[in-house]
Amino acid sequence: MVGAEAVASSSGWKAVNRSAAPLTAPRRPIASEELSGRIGSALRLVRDNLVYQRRVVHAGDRIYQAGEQFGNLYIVNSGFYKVVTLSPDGREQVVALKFRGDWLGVDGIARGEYDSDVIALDTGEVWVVRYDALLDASLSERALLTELHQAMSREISRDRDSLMSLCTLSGDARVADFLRYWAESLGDRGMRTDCITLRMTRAEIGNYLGLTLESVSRALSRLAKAKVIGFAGNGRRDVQIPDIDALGAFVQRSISPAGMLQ
Amino acid sequence: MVGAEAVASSSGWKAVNRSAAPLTAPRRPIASEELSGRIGSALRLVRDNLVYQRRVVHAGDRIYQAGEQFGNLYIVNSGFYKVVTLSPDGREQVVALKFRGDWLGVDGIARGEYDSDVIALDTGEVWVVRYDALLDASLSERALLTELHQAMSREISRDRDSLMSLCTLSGDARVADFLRYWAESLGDRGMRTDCITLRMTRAEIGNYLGLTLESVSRALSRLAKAKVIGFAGNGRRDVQIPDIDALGAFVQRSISPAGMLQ
DNA sequence: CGTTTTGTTGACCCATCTCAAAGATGGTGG
DNA sequence: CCACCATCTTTGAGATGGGTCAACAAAACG
Repeated sequence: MVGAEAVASSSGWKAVNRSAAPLTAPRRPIASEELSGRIGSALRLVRDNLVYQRRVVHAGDRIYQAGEQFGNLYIVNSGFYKVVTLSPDGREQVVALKFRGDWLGVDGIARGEYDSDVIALDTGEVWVVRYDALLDASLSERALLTELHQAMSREISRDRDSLMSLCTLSGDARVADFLRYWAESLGDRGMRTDCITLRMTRAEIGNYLGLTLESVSRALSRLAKAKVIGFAGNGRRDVQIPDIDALGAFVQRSISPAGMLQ
Repeated sequence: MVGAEAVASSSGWKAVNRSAAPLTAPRRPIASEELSGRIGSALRLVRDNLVYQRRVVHAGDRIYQAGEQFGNLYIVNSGFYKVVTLSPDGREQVVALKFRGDWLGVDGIARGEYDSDVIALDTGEVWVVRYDALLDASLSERALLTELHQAMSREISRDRDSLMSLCTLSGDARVADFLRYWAESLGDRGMRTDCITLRMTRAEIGNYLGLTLESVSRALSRLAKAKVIGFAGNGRRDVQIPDIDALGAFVQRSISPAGMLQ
């Protein structure tokens, strides 16, 4: 338990496992919390094999920024994050959503600078790891390398799924599929799925799904009318999903020719 | 030059650098051809550090298939390839196009089986590498690992660009941007960009861009009418691109409010 | 509280899809 | 070499999903 609860340094940074020189030789860190059960192996592997920093963030905080020099990878311990890219001509695009166990920053590996912004959607904590240190450590612990590769591979597959949604589904179905995926992911990581809180505005969701905010709003209304989702009393940002499969069924229905009715 | 031009084994496989036991210990291969200039470092690194097989493929051949057990990565030496995913309910989606220097198969790392099909669009050659062998070799030659990571990182960034096109551009602009990207990529790898051959049907292009084949056809007609592209005499699959920047300008014009005219 | 941001809903319009017909293209076998 | 066929491409006309504009309701915020 030595040095587990480290001193908080400036601006929301907590150094874990550092004594004098932070972020140098890979010494075994000792983190104490509840990392039990079958939580993302990424977190466990990093905790057990790497020097890392814990950084607490709040809604709106930027984890990194497009153009910034690459050097760190981040593992999400808690909180929700959006990944946003900006085209040269000013188009802004939400390209991914991240939460517990996800890696952030791999887009920076290719060119040596990040090419997206990552912004916290609520309060949370990310673990900061130096890419170099990760590579070094992976020499002695191959599982670490495997984990990174799997994470990147998963991200590629996920992006392709998004592409398929965009290309093949109607607006309503995209919203339904979005909720389905979101709930499913939460479930995979041991969180509640029957009542989820959308951390984004309709505009942000629409941006992510290639729809206008009005279309998102209408889609949600229709899903509610079809009893596929429900709205909790509190605002319209909490969505009740009594049955995830019903969302999938809705998507299917909207694909097959005779869908829509009932 | 020993064993460089290896015996062709059954069904289009050429083993490079194998003598008795193929694909085992990483022995130094000796490949003789023209790998010069600033061609994809992937090819050079693999050639110099790994045991690999060369596989010649023809239009329509499948490199690997969704569901197949993962084990190999592939580096494209020549030819063009489409990556296709199939959803459980039967939707088919072209999610990427690949050519010289690109890696194939990284989508298989996450789950231990590939989750896409890769299909050759014409005659070409891919180099087959065992993922395990690559990891082993990367212990002694870190550049190999760096190359793999950069390739995956690039793929993630590219997928995000596609997402942005899908979400923010009109149909015509998506087609223009597609041609622009295609030509630019060819240029990056030292190929001609002023007259490119589309290896896909309108239907395939449309599938990739989230458009119907009719919309693609109309978009191409309009681009030709606007003199942004031209059609070579030979069929309508050869597209002349006198000026790549003109394509970019077309995209810009279709974004800004007062676009379209002239 | 007022002020600002976010969400909902309606009416209208347009880009893209759908359906349909006809022209190219390319391959195959006689 | 040509006739034939399957596939691909182009183009038109009409239908429609989702965008746009606008008004208002509901939260969030200080």
